[in-house]
Amino acid sequence: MSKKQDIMAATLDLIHEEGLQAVTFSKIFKRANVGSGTIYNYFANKEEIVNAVYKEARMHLGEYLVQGFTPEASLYERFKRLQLNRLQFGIDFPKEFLFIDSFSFSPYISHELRNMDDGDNSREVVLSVIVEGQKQGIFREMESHLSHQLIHGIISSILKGYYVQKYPLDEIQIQQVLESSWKALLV
Amino acid sequence: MSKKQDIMAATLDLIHEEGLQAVTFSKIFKRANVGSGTIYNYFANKEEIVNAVYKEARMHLGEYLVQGFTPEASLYERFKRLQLNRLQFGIDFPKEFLFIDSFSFSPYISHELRNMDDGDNSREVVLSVIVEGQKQGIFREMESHLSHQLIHGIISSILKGYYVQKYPLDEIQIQQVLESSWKALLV
Amino acid sequence: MSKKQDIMAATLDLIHEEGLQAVTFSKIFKRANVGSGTIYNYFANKEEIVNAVYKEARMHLGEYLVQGFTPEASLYERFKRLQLNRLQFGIDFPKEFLFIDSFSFSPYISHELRNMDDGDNSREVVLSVIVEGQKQGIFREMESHLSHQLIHGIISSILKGYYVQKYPLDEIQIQQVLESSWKALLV
Amino acid sequence: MSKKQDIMAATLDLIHEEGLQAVTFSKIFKRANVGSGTIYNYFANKEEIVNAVYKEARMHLGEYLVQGFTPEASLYERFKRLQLNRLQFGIDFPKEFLFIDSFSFSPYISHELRNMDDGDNSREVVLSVIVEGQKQGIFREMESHLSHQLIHGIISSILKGYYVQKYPLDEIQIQQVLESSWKALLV
DNA sequence: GATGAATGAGCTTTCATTCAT
DNA sequence: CATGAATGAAAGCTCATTCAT
Repeated sequence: MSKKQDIMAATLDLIHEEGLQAVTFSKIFKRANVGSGTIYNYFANKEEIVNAVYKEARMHLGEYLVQGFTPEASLYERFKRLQLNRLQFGIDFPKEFLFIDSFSFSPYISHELRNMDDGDNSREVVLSVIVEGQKQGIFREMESHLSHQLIHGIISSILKGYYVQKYPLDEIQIQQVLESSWKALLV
Repeated sequence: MSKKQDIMAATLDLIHEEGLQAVTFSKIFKRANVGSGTIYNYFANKEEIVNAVYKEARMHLGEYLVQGFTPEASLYERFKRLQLNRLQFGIDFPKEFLFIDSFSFSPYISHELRNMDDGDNSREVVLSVIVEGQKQGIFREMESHLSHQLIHGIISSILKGYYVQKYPLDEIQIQQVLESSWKALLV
Repeated sequence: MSKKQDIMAATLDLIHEEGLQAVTFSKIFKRANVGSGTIYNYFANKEEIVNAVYKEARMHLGEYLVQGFTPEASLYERFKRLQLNRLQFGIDFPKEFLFIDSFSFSPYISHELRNMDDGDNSREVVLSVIVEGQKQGIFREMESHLSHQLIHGIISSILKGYYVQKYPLDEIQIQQVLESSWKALLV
Repeated sequence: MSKKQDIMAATLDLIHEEGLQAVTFSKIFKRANVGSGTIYNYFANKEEIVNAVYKEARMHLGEYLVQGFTPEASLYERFKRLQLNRLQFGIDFPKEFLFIDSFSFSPYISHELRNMDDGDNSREVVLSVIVEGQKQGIFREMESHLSHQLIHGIISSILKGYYVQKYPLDEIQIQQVLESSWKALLV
């Protein structure tokens, strides 16, 4: 792994463990096993590192969200695939997920970055499924961003409860969550 | 207002505007209009201030959640009251709400504080409504904490989208959100 | 005891326990059980307190040194009386003694205060004994201040060893020390 | 000279000039011509600097004390050599000497450090000379630490008087002092 | 006189950043 | 490229001093 990758990985780890406000350069380069000067070969300052980590995490999430998504599948199948992918990403990559979640509404992340297109155009995919469901009279008529935010919020919230071990997230709970989020949109 | 209140209010404002990592003592006592030493008459260090602000916000939320809640009302009425109160709190007190939301899963907040009882026993009230609905066969059988987290997450997420002006939150959207969160729990 | 006495006693205690550099006003008025403002009714600043404590200790020592001194006694008796008094003062008032010893050569004590006349003119008494002994051919001819410093130093040093419990100071050791200091001056 | 040495030298100078309680980091790094952060590359806090300076001074003294000491010389010669070395050290290195003297009985210096072995085993050398003299019936029977403290105290005290210019310390006075300290131990 | 909350100058300490190696 | 000793601006914090009560 390159030094740059080492630095970014160390940064993500530290943010996860101690929170951004506690992450110092000193901690980063100790954890990453690089000299203090080395960081400046790759990043001009701390904000740049955090933004780069954020960008990478968003790319990763974007790719993950549309995995196994087939436009030919039924609306229900496509909806559940998207929700499952998001949930599975959170289960498999808790550090990335929490980091994205916390910083998406933080003043620390630049505006452009917050509104970046995911690696794949996953947001559009989700929105189009919602709009299609509404057109078919299956989903209630609502501002599509409201619907999007709603089902996204269910997944986020469930994951956070899982992270602090309020409950397990096995196959059965996962199906319940997916089903609930589907129901939440129905007319 | 007492100096202590001034300090806590200034801290909450600054966290909201710039994020915790950007809040310095210098900014706090300038904003609060107190001498630098004054802070140490009330708080031993920055962490103590933040914890105190968190505690106060949680108390405020706790009281707010059970406002107008009448055990005699129908399950539907009681459910909607609780969800509406949470949503309304977020609309009326965005700084408090966002602060609680961000820090509830942050390493910065001590474990005991995270699990503190709200001023009122609001959490138990919500859980009991969920359990009652399940007993009556209205709500799907699920781990009650999962259900709780789910409907809580819907409100949080909707509020965050509202804060960044993805959509308005007028009477009509509010009713849609409440309805969706009710649907999400149905069998 | 008056507030002023309380403050001075607390200061001496604290200097003895922690050293001057660790003594703060806060510690002084907590120990003395007075309000922080009260100190300023008696002393303009910390240096004044320390100087006052020093002065008082020197007065105390001065009185003690000439106790039981009778000009009619033999040279040997008078010499031993003076040396014994100094030693006994150190044994009975370790805090005062150590404080005087440390600060007599410290930049903290003002020059006039260092050279103050003791309450009684004890220094002159000691010097006159030395000069008399030299005139009688009993003591070696030496600069009298050198002799004075020499026998004073023996007592100081012995006391410091005693304070850190290198050895006991009972009647037998005391007599040995007095005898040694007498011998040190002989021709 | 290394930065570390610069810092320690500046600290010793400042303690000598103004006393420990007046020594601030700001003064140290101005005097030592280093950046404020540099100090923390070598010492965790001020106490560590002072302890390091103390240790170094003690090592220096320890080496100095046994210079030119030859076990084959007569008891008298050996005794005078040790006393002369101590006196000469004080004359040549007044800052080191005074610092050691003040702090050897101060609460600021850690217990282990106070009882450290000097660079050379100078303390044992002095004690063995004392014990040998007592065995030969030349020195009076006394607790050896008492004797040690006594002759050590003579030198210290004489030096302090010299530092404040009570008297000169030329060859003649030096011989008188050495002779006196020898006499002080005789039967 | 006595008090102690409030103050801010000045201290200690941290940490992002530089630069010679 | 990689390093880490050195830096100093800015942060956290202490504490002598003031002043309204």
